[in-house]
Parts: sequence; C-alpha cells; structure tokens
Amino acid sequence: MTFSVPEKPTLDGIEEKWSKNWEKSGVFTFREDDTTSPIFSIDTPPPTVSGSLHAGHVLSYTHTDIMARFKRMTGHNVFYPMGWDDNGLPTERRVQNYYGIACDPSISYVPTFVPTPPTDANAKPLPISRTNFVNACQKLTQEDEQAFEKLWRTLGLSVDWSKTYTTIGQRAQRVSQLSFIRLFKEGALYHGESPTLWDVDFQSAVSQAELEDKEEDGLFYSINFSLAGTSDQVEIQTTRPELLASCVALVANPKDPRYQSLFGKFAITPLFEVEVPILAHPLAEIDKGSGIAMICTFGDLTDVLWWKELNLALRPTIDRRGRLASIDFSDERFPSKNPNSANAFYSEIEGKTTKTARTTIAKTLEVHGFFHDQPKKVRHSVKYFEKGDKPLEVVTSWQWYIRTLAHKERLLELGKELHWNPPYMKVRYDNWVNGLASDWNISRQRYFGIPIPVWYPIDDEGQIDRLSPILPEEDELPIDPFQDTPSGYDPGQRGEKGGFIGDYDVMDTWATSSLTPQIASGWEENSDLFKRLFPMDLRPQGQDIIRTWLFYTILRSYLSEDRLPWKNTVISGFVLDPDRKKMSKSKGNVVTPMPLIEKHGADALRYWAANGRPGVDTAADENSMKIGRRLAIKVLNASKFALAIAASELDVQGVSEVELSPIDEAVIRDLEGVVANATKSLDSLDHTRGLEATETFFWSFCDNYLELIKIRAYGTSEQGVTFTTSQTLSARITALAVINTSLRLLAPYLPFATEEVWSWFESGSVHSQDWPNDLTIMDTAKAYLGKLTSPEATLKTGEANQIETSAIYQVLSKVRRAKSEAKTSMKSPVSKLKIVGSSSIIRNFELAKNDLMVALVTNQINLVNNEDQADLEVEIELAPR
RNA sequence: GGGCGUUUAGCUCAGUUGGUUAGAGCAGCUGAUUUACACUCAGCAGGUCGGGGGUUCGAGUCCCUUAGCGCCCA
Repeated sequence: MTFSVPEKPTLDGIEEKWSKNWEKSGVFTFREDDTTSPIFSIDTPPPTVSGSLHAGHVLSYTHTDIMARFKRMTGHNVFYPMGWDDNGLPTERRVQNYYGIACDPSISYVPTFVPTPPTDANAKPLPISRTNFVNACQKLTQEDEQAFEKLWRTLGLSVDWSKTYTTIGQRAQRVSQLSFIRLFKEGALYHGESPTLWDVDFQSAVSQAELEDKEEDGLFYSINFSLAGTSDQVEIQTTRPELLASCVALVANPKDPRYQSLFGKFAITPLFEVEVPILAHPLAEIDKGSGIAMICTFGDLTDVLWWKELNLALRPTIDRRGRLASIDFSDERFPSKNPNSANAFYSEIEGKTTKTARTTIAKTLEVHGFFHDQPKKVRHSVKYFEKGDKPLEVVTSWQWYIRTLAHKERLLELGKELHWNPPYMKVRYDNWVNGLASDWNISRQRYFGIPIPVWYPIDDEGQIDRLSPILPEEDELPIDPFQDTPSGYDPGQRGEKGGFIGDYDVMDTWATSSLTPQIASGWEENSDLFKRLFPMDLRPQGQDIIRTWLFYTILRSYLSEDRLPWKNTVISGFVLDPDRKKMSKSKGNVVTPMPLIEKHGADALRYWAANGRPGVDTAADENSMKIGRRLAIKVLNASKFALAIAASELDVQGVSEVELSPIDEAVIRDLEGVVANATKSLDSLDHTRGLEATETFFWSFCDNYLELIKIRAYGTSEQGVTFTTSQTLSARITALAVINTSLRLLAPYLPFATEEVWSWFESGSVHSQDWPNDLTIMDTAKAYLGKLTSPEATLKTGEANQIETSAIYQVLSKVRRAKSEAKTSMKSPVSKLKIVGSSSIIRNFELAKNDLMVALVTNQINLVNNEDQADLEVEIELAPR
C-alpha cells in the first residue's frame, strides 16, 4: 500500500486545485445515457445576476449541494443544473446605472455603439435605442454570470455546468413563448384592457406578488357633497381629494343606519358638480371616518372591485406618468352641471403630479367652503411596487393575464401534495393562494425581457385590432415581434394600414422563471429526458419567494402538466448579519461570500451553512466558520496520522489471520451506528443532524481512540506491554477503515478537505464513492488488511468479546481529570489505578487493559469486581514528580 | 386585525414520541504540551429551560394565558 502524504497538510489553495480537477474529470456530469440508475433532479433557483451573491445564497445553495453530493454517493444519477436569472427589471436598472444609459425606443439602432461605464458619475444618462439597450444588458449579464460561476465553483457546488441555462436565453424564450401560446389557445391566458397597478417611475404594470404595503402618514380630508335636489349635504372622507374629478359614486355599508335613506339617491361633487349615485356595499367600513366614501376611477383596488360589482362609470383622470390627465367637463364622460367652472377648477391641477394636485385642490376646496372639518392626520397603508419609490396608481391598459383565481382550489390541493420542509412553510403558500385577488398580469412595459409573441393587424383606417392577435407557429419560436414578420405579411407592412404591428411588451420575469423545471428538463425538446426528470425531486428556495417563484411554478406545472413540478421543497431561512439583524442593502450590512472563503476556506463556509436548519434564520457567524475550518484541518491531520502509522515499518511475514481487538471492533460498531444515523438524517433532508452525528464521532475518534491505540498501532512497547503483530495490524486497519468511512460521510459537507485526503491513499474521487453502508465497514477494514499483508489474510472478529467504547473513554477522562487537577502532563505516570465495578463493566477493561496501560502511562491496573457497585469507581494515584 | 415561527448557560444552538443529576461548540478560567494537529490537547466553571397557571406519579417536552422578537397575510 502506497501513500503520498504531504509533510505539512494545508487547506490553502485546495478550492482551486480540486474544482479544476472535478471539471476535468466530469464527476458531476449528469449521465443522460444511463437509464438504470435512479435519478435525483434538482430545480435550481436561478440567482438574479444583476444583484450580488450574498451569504443567504451560500446557505441555501450549500444545503442543496449537500443533498446533491449525498444522492450521488447513494447511487443516483444527479441532475443538477445551474440557471442564471438575467431577464427583467433588476438587470435593466443595473445596466442603466453601470453604463449611464437609458432606453429610448424612439431612437434608432446604432450598430457601432459600445457601452462603457461613464467617466463622469453625475453625467445625464445617454439615451440609446431599444436594440442597443438590450445588447448592453446581454453584455453585462454575461460578465456577471462568469463572476457568479467562479464563486459557485470556489464554494464547491457540484453543478453540472454543461446544463447551464439563463432566463433570457434562446431555450427560455422558446419555452416561455410556447407555453404562452398554448395557454392562450386553451383560454388559461387572456388579454384585455383593465385596471392595473402601475408604477409611474418604472412605467410598467406590476403584479399582486410584487406589491409591498408601506405605512405612511397622510391626511384624511373631510369634504361636503351636496345632495341632488336638496340643500342637504353629506360628509365624505378621503385621503385622495385630487381624485374628486374621477368620482363616480358614493358608497356606504348597507347596514349603516345613518345612510339608509340616502341609498339610491344622488350627490353632487364639489367644484366639478357631477351627479353621482349613493350606493350600498358591504366593503364600505362603518367605523372608518364618516362611514361613507367616494368611489373613483381608480384610487385603489377596492375602487376597482366596486366599479366592477356596482357596474359604475369610468372617469379616468390619472395618466401613466402619474399626472392629472387632460379632460373636458363638457364631455359626456364627465357630465358636469357647470362645465365652464368645472374646467376652470380642473385647470388648476391638470398636468400636475397627484401629490401636488392633492394640496392644490385641498386648498381650493377649503377656500370654497367644502371642508366639513380640518384634515386629520392618519397612518394608512399605501401600496408600492417592492422595488419602487412612488405609490402605485391604478391605470387602465392592455395587459396579458394568466388565470389564477379560477384554480384556487386545485392549487391548494397541490400544496397539500407537496412535501414541505419544514412543514409549517406550507401555511405561507395557503395564505397566499387564499388571498389571491386578481389574475396574474404577466405583461411588463419594459425592454429587456422575453417578448410577448404576438402581432396585431392594423386595419384600413390605421387602427390596431387588439382583439385579433396574430400568433406565430410553434416551430417558429422563439420570435421577436419587432424583428420578425408574421406569416402572410411582408416586412414592409409593419406599422402600415392593412399591415401589422408587434406587441410592445415583454413578459414578467416570473413568467419565465416559473418554468425552470420545464426549461431545464427538456420539455417539448427531449421528451424522453423530460419523462425521466419531471416532476423533479427537489426545489430548494428562500421563504421570501414562496408567493412568487414557488407559487407560479406550481401554477404553470398545473396548467401544462396537471401535476406538481417537484416532490419536495426545502425552504431556507434568511441569513442575518452577525448581530442577528436582517441583511439589506440599505442597511449596508450585507455579508458577501468571497472574502469569507478567502479567510476561512470554502469547507468552513459550507460547515457554517450546514449548521443552518431548513426554515431557520441563521446569523452569518464567523465563529462557526472557524469551527468548520478546525474540523477540516483535523480531517487532514488525523488522516495523515492514520496513514503514517499504517505505513510505518512492520514485519508481516507469515501473518495469515488477524483477530480484531475488542476496542477496535467497538469503535467500528460505534461508526456503524453513526452511518445509520447520518444516512437516515440525510434521507429525510436533515443535513444538520447528519453532520452533527459524524462530527461528534470523528472528534471523539481523534481524541480518544487514536490516543488509545497509538502505541499498539506503531508496534512499539511501553509500560512493559508488548503487542503482537496481529494486534498492531488490527489497530492500523481499524484506523484506516474509520478514516475511509469518515471521509465519505463528511464528503458532502467538506468536499475539498475530504477529496484532498482521499487523493493521498485512494484512487478516483471521494465524491463518486458509494455512500458508506453500516454493514460493510468491517469489509473495508478487511480490505485494508489485505493491502497491508496479503490478499488471503483473514480477519476474525470476537463475537463473544464485545465491549463499549464509552466505558473505556470514561476511565480515560477520569485519569485525565486527575492529571489536569494535579497540573501535570498527560504523559506523567500513574502509580496506581484501581477500577471497581460490576463484572459486566469490568470486563470492558480486561479486554482493553494493555491499550489503557500504555495510554494512561501505568504499569498496573487493578480491576475489582463488585456487583454492588452501581457506578464505576476509579481510584487514581499519580506518581510523584 | 388573522396566522406562522421563536424565546434553553455570556454567545450560537441541540434536546426525537413527557421519564433518571438539562447537552454541545465558542467565549471565559486553569493547565499541559511542541515527532498527526498551536488553525493543538486536557480540565474547570457556568442555565432550572421568557413570565404566570394547569394536566400528570413525573414537563424544557402537552394544554391555557401573558410578554418580547422575527416573519407572512390583510
């Protein structure tokens, strides 16, 4: 048996060394032609490349990688691709800032334009064409993706890099557009002109999942409306008086006694003098203000609901820039009793932002005596786009929707079928599905995204006929309706009367990333592969995107395959900063992984991550990384030691049989228990317990077992004790078998250190070894015996001589305590050692007496049987110094 | 407002179906030692399990209540 153990083992540089080696040898490649091994497939979360990878990613991706490596070792053909989410708004924002550019679709393409970061950070953004802008996005995301890949490789993710996909790539485009077309034909996807939440800064619609409620200070205005045909007045309250011109009705709760007589009558809006009905609806809150509210087009989503349910008129006044649009009160849509004065009042606010218009019109109302009371301060929640800075408006526009409301029940059932880890995370999904209020708007008025694959005919009057969309054929996909021409038309007919025009919009990023299982596993491309991979085994992800990524993916899988996209999901917690505060860019406490890897090593960072349980928030704790590093170093050193003693000189001539010493057999039995335990834990996706079991054993193996058998394993004699060659071999092969097994148990957690050690004395990669079996450790020991002696040598175990390591370690500990209390060296001799206990306990020491004598440094151990002795009693006398 | 999670040694966390003196690592303190490992080794000390009530022979572990923290939904 030959070893090549470095003189001074080190963790330095092993990330680069082994990640390159793995790439070359292809140990992590999915074997598509292997149709016999069971498959374990992972639906990788594609990280947003426009952001930066932080410790939170490391946590979740390491958990996934531990499972991937474990499954690979248990004989699975692991399908573990990586995806990059480069599509969408976050990328646009990063590109705008990075290159100092802004997309202006009215500008024409400049082929020679090369985006470069601006020299003057304060310079105004350079307007460029849509195509140039999209190219700039492509360029930067590719650079970002390389940096991300480097980090993942350094962290040791066992990804099959040949399967990498991106959410803007050709494959993703084809899948997204194909799904779009099919859903449209089935009626699961529709388009129409309807009220939509709109971000005035981003100039785009947003979906329910992207909303964020923010508590804000506002003013509650109290305004008098006069009642039609009387001199009476009714007081309504609102936070948005600037919407007065778009008021279409007043509403109160049907149970509110104050307004019973008013229902069915009409009120006149102040200033604009438009007659509006007074109606009843249960959503009107009795105890909110005066209990009667104005319904506008549209102040919020409740207005939208009232508009639909009460069948009201439309009087839109807010335009897409969030300003008061130009309207005319002589128009039938705004039927003022006094159009001239209405127009005059309105001209004060026309063109202004909602915020400015609010204060302006409030002043006018007050001046003209329409205030019932002075405005009161209130805290109210306002809806924002999660990435936006201004409150959302509701505007009416053409959008594409995927139906969600119609499938609520089935979606809840699918949530039940999914195996959630931890199980309580399912509640978040249920909450979300139950709270769905609108279908999913998937169109975004942006540039860098997958085009909506639709054209519209232009009629002979030059009007776009949105109701007759032209769809591409499936085999034409992917298409860009701005570049490509629908069949039956000429490119020259673009934008002409009787011609066609492409849909301007792109899809919401989630409309693509909700298809990652289909994109990765060959849907509609390789049906044989798809059948084998889908549904996938594991979806790991963060708790923050249950309502988006997880929900949408289930929805899409249900719509296209009528079943779940995966069998299991593991939801990771947040990573908190070292002070247990949530990390966020604005707080500036984001922990980035690369410096941590440089400081502690990848295995150390993985160790920290492995100690975070699914669903539990975990602090970025460098202390834990230090402990991980210690473990990795211990693995190097202990292995080096075991190999060194195994290789030290010993005359094995004529050895044909070795009997395993009782303590050696005991430590192997301990390890069998650990293997069973770790396997069970990992099988149930509990990586933390799996690590804990192995780590505890391994550390005790180093501190207790190796210390105990050191002398015997070297084959030297001390304290007048000599060991036979058989006994020495027994210790050597046990140490080797334990190291071998421990390396495999630790390989998913510490892939670099274990691989490094494996390379010293075994062939191949530790990551393609079989996961240890609790029944075959003895076989491993026997194999090492064959290597150290001759292949024919037999190994005998002592069934009748079974002992427990715990009893032995207990005496070890008691003697150490005595020496420590005497402040003397562990190598100082013990002059007298008496152990009293029941015969069954004493038997342990009889069978390990020689090892104990040399390890404790004593030439005599007095063992006394006493059946009345409940506990072990040890008398220790140290030799005088 | 509804819901989920969490509260165990100075810190970070284990404590499986309720059962003997509540565990670990780190930090602290006391030592040892440099032929596997100073990114070492040994030992010591330190909690009555957020508060209150209850069920039980017995509760950190079940029930009720209350408070703090975090998050989800409205």
